[in-house]
Amino acid sequence: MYRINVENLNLKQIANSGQCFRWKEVKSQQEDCDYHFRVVAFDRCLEMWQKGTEIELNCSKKEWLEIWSDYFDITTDYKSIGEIIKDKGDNHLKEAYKEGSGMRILKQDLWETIVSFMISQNNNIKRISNSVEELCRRGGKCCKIDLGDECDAVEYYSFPKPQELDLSIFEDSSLGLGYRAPYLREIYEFARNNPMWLENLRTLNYEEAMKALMERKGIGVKVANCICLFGLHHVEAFPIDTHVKQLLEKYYKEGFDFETYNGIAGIIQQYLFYYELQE
DNA sequence: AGTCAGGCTATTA
DNA sequence: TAATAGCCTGAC
Repeated sequence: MYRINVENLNLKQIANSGQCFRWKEVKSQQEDCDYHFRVVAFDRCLEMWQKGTEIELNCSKKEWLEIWSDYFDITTDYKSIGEIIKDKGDNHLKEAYKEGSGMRILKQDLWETIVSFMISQNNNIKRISNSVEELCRRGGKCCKIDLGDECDAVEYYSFPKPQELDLSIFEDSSLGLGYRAPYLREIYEFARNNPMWLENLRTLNYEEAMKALMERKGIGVKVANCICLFGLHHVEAFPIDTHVKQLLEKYYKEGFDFETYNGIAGIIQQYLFYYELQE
């Protein structure tokens, strides 16, 4: 067990921000707890209990420092971004920030992010999560963790890497991928045959990464932006999905002030997106 | 029944 | 270059 206390970190806001598909809220037995989530990432499973700004984690200090602190983007100063919003932001964004100041851009596994957001196109959260979970169940490694005497052991599946997946699973329709299945099959095959492609992606800047990603079938502007933002941590990326498109038309008819948020537009987008979905 | 859901590809004009 | 049909599928 390890305990952290950081500002601008709210598990519920992150879980409902659309950037992650393998977070699950757990019905907590503990009364003294606001939220309890379980996430599978990096071939691991992490339990998190939040009460106020205190978060308890079922990992060691070492594991927090080596894996999860980076995942939670602990080095980015979200408080100062909040100051920029309070200082120069429009009223709508200020309201959004009030509701979602615990938002963070997770630094998720690149491969998982690519595949997940390819599945997300023209799709809804429930179906996306189901498809991702089924893909992991059928293609990932099975692991068990023991949470202690009072709980049953938790079983979870890792996200299948390019070289460990049997591509024939894309042939039937059991993953619910629909017309996306061929795209997924192709990118799995491509990544397997070009192992340096992923590694090289990490070295590219935002524009270069967008270009490289969109060369793949099934990745357009929106999906590429999501991958840049959530998998490569290019926080200048500003994905425009149907919700963001609608909110831009609703609140920013005269145009959105990208200039002020140059370099951090993706973080701003998350505040707006989350707020829009809370309405 | 039609529409929509965190879009993309391929085809038109 | 810009606009649009068609696409898997399940929920509402």
